[in-house]
Amino acid sequence: MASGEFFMEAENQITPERKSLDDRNKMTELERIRHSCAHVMATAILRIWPEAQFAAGPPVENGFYYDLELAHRISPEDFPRIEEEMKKEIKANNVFERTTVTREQAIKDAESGRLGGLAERPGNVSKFKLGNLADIPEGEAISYFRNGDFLDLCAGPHVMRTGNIGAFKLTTVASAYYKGDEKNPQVQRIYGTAFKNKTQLDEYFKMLEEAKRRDHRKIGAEMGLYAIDTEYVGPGMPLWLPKGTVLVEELEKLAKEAEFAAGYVRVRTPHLAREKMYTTSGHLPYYAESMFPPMELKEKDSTPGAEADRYYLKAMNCPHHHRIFAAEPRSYRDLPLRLAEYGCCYRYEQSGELFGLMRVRSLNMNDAHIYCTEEQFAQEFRAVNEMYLHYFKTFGLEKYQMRFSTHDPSKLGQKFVDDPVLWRKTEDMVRRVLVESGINFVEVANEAAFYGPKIDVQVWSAIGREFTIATNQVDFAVPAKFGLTYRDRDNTDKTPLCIHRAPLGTHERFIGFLIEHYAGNFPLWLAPEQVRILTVNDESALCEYAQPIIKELRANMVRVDTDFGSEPIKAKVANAEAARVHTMLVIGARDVEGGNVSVRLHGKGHVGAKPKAEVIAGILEAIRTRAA
RNA sequence: GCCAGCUUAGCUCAGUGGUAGAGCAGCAGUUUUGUAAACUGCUGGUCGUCGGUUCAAAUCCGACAGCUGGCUCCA
Repeated sequence: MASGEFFMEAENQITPERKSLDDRNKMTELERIRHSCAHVMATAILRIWPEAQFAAGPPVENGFYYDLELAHRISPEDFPRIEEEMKKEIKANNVFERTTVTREQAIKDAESGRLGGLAERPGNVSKFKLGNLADIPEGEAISYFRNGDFLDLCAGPHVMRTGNIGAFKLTTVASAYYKGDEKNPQVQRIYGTAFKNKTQLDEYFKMLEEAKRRDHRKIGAEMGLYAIDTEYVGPGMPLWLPKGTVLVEELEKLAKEAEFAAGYVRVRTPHLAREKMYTTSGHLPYYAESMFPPMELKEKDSTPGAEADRYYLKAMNCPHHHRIFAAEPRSYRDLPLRLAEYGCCYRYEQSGELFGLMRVRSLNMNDAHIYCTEEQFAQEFRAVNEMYLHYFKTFGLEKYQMRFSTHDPSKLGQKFVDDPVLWRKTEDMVRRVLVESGINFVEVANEAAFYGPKIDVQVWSAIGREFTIATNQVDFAVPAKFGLTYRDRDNTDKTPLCIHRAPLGTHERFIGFLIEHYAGNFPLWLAPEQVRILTVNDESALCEYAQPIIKELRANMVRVDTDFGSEPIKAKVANAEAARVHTMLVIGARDVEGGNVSVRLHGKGHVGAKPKAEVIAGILEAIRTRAA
C-alpha cells in the first residue's frame, strides 16, 4: 500500500492476454525464426529423451524458450549434445506443415502421447498439451505443426522450413511454473536465442558483453561507490562508500531544492513503529512476509491501549506521515500539505530477488505525501508530473515509459477498494492531467494499487531488466483508515485525498540506474571526484602554484583531489582517466609561467591551457547549473 | 522460496589428487617525466563454510551460505 510500491518494479511480465490468431500472425520474421527454433529444440531434446513432455515454447524478447518436464535435469553441459541434434534437424530442412484437427482428434492425440512427441507414447499422456487444449475457446481452429517426426499442438506461425533458422544458441536453463502460476508444478525452461544469420547472433552476444561492462555492480566496485557485506551487515543492505555517498547527497540536494521550490515541508520519522501502525494501515498480517520479523520487547510497555509490545522496521513511510498529519488539527487552509522525507525503509525481499543496488532490503525513498482536497487534486498531480519531467531533463533521461495503472471493475472488493465512483473519478482526473500535459503514456488495467490509480515510470537496466524507477499514486482509501480529517469551510470534518510520490524512487535503485545510464561517467555536478590536479613532476614550485586553486575550489564545495607524486604525467593521466575523474587540471612549468592550467576532461581528452580564474569560474558555473 | 551455474590474493584470472600461481592494485626504493600506464624489490591466500572419501583434496562426494542467470513475488 501507500508508498509501498515506490521502488518496486511493476510486474516484469504482464500476464499476456490470450493472443488471438490474428495477433499471432503478426509475428515478425525474427519471432517466427525463434518460435520455430523452439520446435527444433524440442525435436532435438526428444531424440535424446523421448519421454520429455512439453508445455509452451513461445518467442520472447531476446530469443525463445520451451518448458518441459523430464526426470533428467538438463544442464548447460547437455547443450552441445542438444545443439548437435538441432543442427541435424535444421540441415534436414523439414517443412513446418500446418494441419487443423477437431478437438476430439486433438484430445485423442494428446492422450496417446503423440502431441509434443516424435511418435505415440503409450502411457505417457501429453498432459500439458491437454491443458493447453482446454484453454482454446470453442470455435477457434485447433492446429498442429509438424516438422519431421515432431508433431506439436501449435497456433504458429512458423518459418517455411527448419533450414530457414539462420543461427541459434542455447543460453540458459531455469525453472518456471506451468502457465506462470505458482500453484502449478514447476517445469524446466530451456532458453535459447536465434537470428537470421551468424553475424547477427555474434552481434547480440557482443552487445551483451558491452552491457555487462556498464553493469552498475561492476562499475560500482570499480569506482568504490558501494559495498555489500553479506557476512557482517547482510545481503541486500548496501554500505555507501565515500564516493557513493557523494551521489546520495547530491541527489538529496537536488530533491530538497526542487521540493522546497514546490512548497513541500520536510519531516523526519523513526525507522520503527508499533504493531498497531500496520494493523491500522492494513499491512499486517497480509504483507508481513515482506517485512522483517518484529522485535519483541521483554517488558510490557505501559502505554495505555497498547496492542502488543512488538515493533516493526518500517517498510514504507506513509503511515508515519499519516500520523504527522494527525498530530495537529488540520484546516482546509492548511491544504495542500506536502510532507517530504528521504525515509529509510526495510523490506524482506526474497533472497533470489536481490540484485545489486536495484533490488535491496534497506532503502532510502525520495518520498512525499501530499494531502489535498478533491478540488486541489488535478493541480497537485500535475505539479508532481512536472517535477518528474524536470528531473528527467536534468539527467538526460529519454528512454522511459510512463505507465498509467487502473483498476479492474470485476475485482472491486478483492484486489481493489470497493468504491467504483471514486475509482472512475480519480482515474478520469489522472488521465485528463496526463493528456493535458501532453505526456505519452500507456494505460494498463488491473495494475493499480488497491487504494487508487498510479503512474509508474519504467526504465531498463543495462542487461535489459525492467524497473520502476519512480511512482506517483493516488490514495483515496488509507487516510480514512487512520481517521485523517480536516475541518472544511462549512465546519464539517472531511477526509483528504493523498498523493504518494517518489520521482527519484529510492537512492539505491536510482543511483544503480544512473551508474548504468552514465556508464559511470557522471556529469560534473554528480561526479564523486570532480577535479584532480596533476603536476608534471613533484617540484615544489608546481605544488605551491596549485595551493590557491585548491583552496578556492574547496571554498566553493568543489570535490578536488591532487596527484603531486613523481610518476610520469602519462601515468597520472591514465590513473585519473581510469578513476573517471571528471576534470583533470595539469600543471607544469609552462602553466605556472603563463598563470594557466591545462584542462583535460574525462573521455574527451586534452582541451588546452586556460587562465586559472577562467577555469575555476567555468567549473563553478557547470556545477551550479547541473550541466550535462 | 524454486531451477541451473559460479565462489582461488583488494581486482581479473590460471591451476583436474602430490609443497598455492600470474598480471594489475598496495608498500619500499630508484626515476623528475607535458596528457591513457617508467624500473627494481617486497607484501599479500585456512582455495566461500562445514563434513566425508583418500597415505595425500583448491581438485572427488555431500550439506550449508553467498553471488549470478531465470521463475515466482513485488503493499
